[in-house]
Amino acid sequence: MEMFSVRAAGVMTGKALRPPMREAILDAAVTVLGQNPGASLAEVAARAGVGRASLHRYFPKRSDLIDAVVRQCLDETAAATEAGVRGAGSARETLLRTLEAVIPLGDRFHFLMSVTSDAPDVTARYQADLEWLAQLVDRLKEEGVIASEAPRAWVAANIDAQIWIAWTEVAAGRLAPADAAGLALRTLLEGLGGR
Amino acid sequence: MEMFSVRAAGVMTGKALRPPMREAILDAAVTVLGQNPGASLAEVAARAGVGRASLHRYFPKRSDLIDAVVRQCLDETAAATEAGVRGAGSARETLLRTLEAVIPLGDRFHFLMSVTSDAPDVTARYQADLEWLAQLVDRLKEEGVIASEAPRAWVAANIDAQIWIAWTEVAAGRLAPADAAGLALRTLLEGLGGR
DNA sequence: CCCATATGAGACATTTATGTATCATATGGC
DNA sequence: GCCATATGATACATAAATGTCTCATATGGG
Repeated sequence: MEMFSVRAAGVMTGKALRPPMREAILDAAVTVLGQNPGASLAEVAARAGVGRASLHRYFPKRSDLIDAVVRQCLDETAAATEAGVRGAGSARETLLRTLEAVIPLGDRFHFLMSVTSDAPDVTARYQADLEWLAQLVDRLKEEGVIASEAPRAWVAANIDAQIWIAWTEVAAGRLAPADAAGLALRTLLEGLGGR
Repeated sequence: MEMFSVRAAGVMTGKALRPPMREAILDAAVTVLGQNPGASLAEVAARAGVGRASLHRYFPKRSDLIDAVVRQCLDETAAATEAGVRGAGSARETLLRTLEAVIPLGDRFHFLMSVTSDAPDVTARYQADLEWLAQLVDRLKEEGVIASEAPRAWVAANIDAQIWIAWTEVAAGRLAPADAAGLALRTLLEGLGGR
């Protein structure tokens, strides 16, 4: 969970090694508000190991914090996807790389689904992400990877669902992280039928 | 949405034709709290067309309302499943009938996923439902409908996901209700692969 | 028609979360 | 060692939701 928290912290100084406070608060918010969107700011501050007053210095209003977390989750998801997809040839490979990149960010994903932000730039980016996914679906159909009769929204919803399920199973310790994306892709394309 | 709201109301009297107030409050709570678990009781009362004080007469505390809604959702889901499954022969048929029965109750399903109750009887029933589903999965594997290698939790999560997706698509008007269960079953067993 | 009951409206106290301000202290750079 | 800055703790004001109570009224049964 804290795997990526210390990135770029104390790199030159060799000292504190603690992520800047703002980062700590955002990390805590993803976890706490992801599990319970109605949690109080006191809970977030406590989880971050920070005074409630300090939290208000960085995020004067609750909505400021929410918006910042949403933006960061979108950033992280976009960055991971972009990096993972780079150089992918086929649409099928793009899908697999996307699954590999996004499944470990499941808590971000969860947060984005359970919280709503009405900041205009946020909704615009949501739209852009949906559009990107829709185009990927179209490419998958052109390649014959996805049945052309499958409704676009149905396919997109199933991709999201596989991401969610895979992360849940990994987080619960019932699935090895290395197996997650492959299993998700197989389930998506071939289903769970036997024989 | 209000399809089932008037059941058993005014059957003998032929008068009011309005469901008892308690029912109206529970219906409103499913909708309002399902969309926003943090909604105020004033919003629930308003949606139910009822005074806030009256709501408190039926449900003295917020948690009482939550628990009652959860119980009703569990009741409705269980009743629909039971009725739908009755007489089903194969496990595959049981699964299809379950999907047909539960998908229209998607808002109940949604509520159960977005709200937590710590009432002991509720958690016990959750466990029982999970157990029932797990046994169905085992039967499906015995019949060869589901691949025997598929992890039980993975299969169960996918069944839940198909219910959720199907209801969402039906509610959004992108899928005909009559097609929902079939498409969900097909996706679950055969996936979305082309060619 | 009369009465018991249920309801809605409003007032009220209490609680909880939020947002602001102040002050003492620690920390890190100089 | 000194100082600027950031932080934590605390107090405070405000807002919102919750839960309780009272009272007027409507409704339905007798």
